[in-house]
Amino acid sequence: MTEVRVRFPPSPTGYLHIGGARTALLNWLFAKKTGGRFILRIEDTDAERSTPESIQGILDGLTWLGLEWDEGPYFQTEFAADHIRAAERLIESGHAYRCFCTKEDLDKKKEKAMAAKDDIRYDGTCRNLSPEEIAAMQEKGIPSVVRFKVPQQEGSVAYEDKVLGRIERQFSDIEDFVIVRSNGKPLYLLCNVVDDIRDRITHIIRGQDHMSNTTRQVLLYEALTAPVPVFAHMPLTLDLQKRKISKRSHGEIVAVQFYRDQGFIPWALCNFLVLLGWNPGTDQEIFSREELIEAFSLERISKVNSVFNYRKDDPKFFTDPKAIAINSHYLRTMPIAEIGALVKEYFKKVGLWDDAYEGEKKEWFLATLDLIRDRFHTINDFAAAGRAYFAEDYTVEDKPLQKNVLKYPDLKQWLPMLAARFAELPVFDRETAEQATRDLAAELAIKPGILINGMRTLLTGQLAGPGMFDVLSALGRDRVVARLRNVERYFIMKDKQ
RNA sequence: GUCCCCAUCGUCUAGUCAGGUCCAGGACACCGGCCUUUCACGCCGGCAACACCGGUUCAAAUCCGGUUGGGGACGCCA
Repeated sequence: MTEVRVRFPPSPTGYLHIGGARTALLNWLFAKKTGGRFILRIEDTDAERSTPESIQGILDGLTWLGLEWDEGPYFQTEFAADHIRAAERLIESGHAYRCFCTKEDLDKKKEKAMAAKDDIRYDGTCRNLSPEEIAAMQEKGIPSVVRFKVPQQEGSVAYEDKVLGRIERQFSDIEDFVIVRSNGKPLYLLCNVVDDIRDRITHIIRGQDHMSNTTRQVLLYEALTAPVPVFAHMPLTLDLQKRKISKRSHGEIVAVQFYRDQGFIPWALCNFLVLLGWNPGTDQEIFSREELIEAFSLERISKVNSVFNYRKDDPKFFTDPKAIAINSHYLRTMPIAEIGALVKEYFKKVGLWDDAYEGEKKEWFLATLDLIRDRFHTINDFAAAGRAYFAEDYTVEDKPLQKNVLKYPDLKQWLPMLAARFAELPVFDRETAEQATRDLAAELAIKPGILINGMRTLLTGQLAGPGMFDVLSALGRDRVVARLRNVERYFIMKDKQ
């Protein structure tokens, strides 16, 4: 059996978007599953729109996702000679011809056909020019494109799609498509096939938006006497309005980089993406890499387009809720050391990192992450909602401040009293702190909840959080005492307003 | 307009090929309850779908035909 070879061929005209990432992921999975090779090829023949930044963005995106490639990146422009040679071969073998029609003429004809609700395809004007006519035109310096000569007889092209089944298209429904521009540069349809033949690609897994390309490309494979690879067209990802998601109309929300910036766990994003149009046939939805590779098969790719459930300006969900749910799941179930590594990377970026977190404070650091992670959805939350554990410049949110602190002016005295008791404790831990808190509440004849919730607000800035006495021991006596003594400033701030 | 693809809860989907075990299962979201000093986690429960019409059959989400709806492509872009 020949080795499976698949490829991901992005055009570097923007960032890597989640549709592209999903395509890459499925190809990567198939390669892993079959012991094949995953090839990265940058299709940069569109010189005007290709940029180095975009190439780097794609490489970074794939690397971040953990979709390592086995070969490449190859650059399509480096194989221009192959593409031109192939075009010449097709002309020589009678599978293609030069067309001297001008763009203007063609446009005019198309407009007319549109108006008349007629067929808008190329009418074949140059299909049967004699060698003499061609020579004469070329001598006069009239520019020409190269068109593929689609068989004119009755019949059809067909192939067996791994997900869609047999796909067939009549020759008469395909126009003589252009394969080389008038400036001599070959087009995608041809380059792509030539590259796939050279790279010995065995399976082409791509979106259904390529289906009409596929029938034309099958014709190209046959004309170039190359074996036709296996095709698998995956469903598209649409937005709530059922439109194809694109960077142009949806912006950053479809960029892999966005999820990285938001604090997603790379594999969690992959896990979410693979479920858009694929499922294992069981109830399992969370997969380790190994499990997913094991479970994956082309046959279980769905035929139905899926909707990326993202509501713009939804205050509660910044992206598809299921994506967030999957990310949260990983966040609270992954080994804490792995979370620690991700938090480290992020903390370094936002200036919250302390080398002691890998030295004498390592145990504390990981235990604290473990304590607070249940409520979080992304890695970034550790520096936002979880900021009070790692820095002094955390903000106290207004809602809990109103509800738990300002509502009880006596806390101005009570909390410093509590701080004093904490300071005098021989040992400061969960048990002794709780005892001290409850004792004070009893003496003051108030509900412990008033002290507890007031403390929570002041110490963490948050309305919600882990058990209060776990928080106290995580924060440590010094910070607790100092912050509690500072309660007055919040009342002063309030008075000023 | 032409060609191609598709059609199950709000969303992701199982079930369709081999019709009965499906008055349709799971997940997310939502709602309620338990737990909790708070919030979350967790657990328990609830809401919620076979696009429509015909046909085949003892029996159809499943097979066939049509209708409707949605998507994609129709570039000297990739």
